[in-house]
Amino acid sequence: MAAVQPRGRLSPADTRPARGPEDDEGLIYMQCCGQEDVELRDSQRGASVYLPAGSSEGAWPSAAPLTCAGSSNSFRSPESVEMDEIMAAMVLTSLSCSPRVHSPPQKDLLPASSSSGDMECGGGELSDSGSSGYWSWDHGSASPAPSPSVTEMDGSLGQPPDEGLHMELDYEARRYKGSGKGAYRCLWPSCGKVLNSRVGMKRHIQLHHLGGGSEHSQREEDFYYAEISSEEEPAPPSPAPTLSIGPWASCSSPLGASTPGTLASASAFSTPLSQSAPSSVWQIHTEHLYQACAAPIQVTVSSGSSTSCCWNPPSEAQHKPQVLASRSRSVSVGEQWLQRNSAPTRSQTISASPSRNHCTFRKGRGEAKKCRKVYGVERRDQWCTACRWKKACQRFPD
DNA sequence: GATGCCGGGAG
DNA sequence: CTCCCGGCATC
Repeated sequence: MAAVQPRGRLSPADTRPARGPEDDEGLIYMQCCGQEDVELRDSQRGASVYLPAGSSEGAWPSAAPLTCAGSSNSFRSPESVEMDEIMAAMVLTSLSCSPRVHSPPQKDLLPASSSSGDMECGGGELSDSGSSGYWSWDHGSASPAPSPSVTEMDGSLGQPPDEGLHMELDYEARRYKGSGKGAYRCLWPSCGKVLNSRVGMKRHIQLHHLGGGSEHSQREEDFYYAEISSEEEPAPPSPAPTLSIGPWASCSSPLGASTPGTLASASAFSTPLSQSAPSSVWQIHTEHLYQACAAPIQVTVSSGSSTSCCWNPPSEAQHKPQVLASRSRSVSVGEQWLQRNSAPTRSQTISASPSRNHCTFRKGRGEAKKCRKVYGVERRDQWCTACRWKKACQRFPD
């Protein structure tokens, strides 16, 4: 299992240094161009049909690929210039088609928000996009998370404009797979870079997506890439719901979800996440056993039916009594995970305090006798630890 | 009022 | 991390 430790609470200190609004734009620009240039030359030296421009690295600052192509034109053959133009057009098209592609630069360029700390890429950026749930998990923050995934590109899926990107990603993935090495794919939106070393991938994420700051924990980087196993198919274009998408899709939706396509895209990008995310869930399960006895079971079973109430906006929740009735720990755990990993989101899109308003349910008192009842207050030392700490009873779970 | 436990603080 | 408790929801 990947050593993904999803529990790190992201405090404001983890926030990437807010970049200045405009002046820094130039900076990113240039960095990107330089890099782009290198990539271009590399790839053109090696393979003749590699589709480089703006797909792996360049897709994020919106105009970077175009400019890059232009800036280095003088050194290229007419074919490559033409190729660049084609690619530039494709990238432009894809940029205009996929709202979230704009998110990273947006996030980077935004000054630190006063409302919620403007932290995690996951939540923040995706909320910013204003079109869909963050992921994440991101993820937003969460999250973050989680986090944005490459499926969005693979899939925006099925749309012609993204085909080029898709092909390139697959090509890269296949290239690494073919070489018999493990491959790691960057899940950052519109990146999708594939590297064959974990370290390299982490470095890539840190440098290019996390702002290069050393203050980011390794855990955080772990969230932005996924290992491409040898039998793994390249992310399928059709966002068919999988067993594992339940909590991710459902929890992510609320954060931005008001458009019809939201659920689809949420499940779309949750697919690759599910490669790493479930392990996180299990870890939560083991580490917070006393809080999450039922969590993993429900997590893995929920296949799209309304099992989770987490993402239902309050107004919607009242129309789903059965959901409320079945509220359970698993929801809280997923929520906790989200809050810790991706959560601090921009709250404009939803209510002022998402954690409190739409996700926090107090479990009704169960029938099970708890330690307090069984042993009484006078024998408190015989209570389970959780009861002693005024947490959910571990010994007599509901 | 008693109980269960979330959220958060202290160390 | 462990340990504890304020405060809230529920009974």
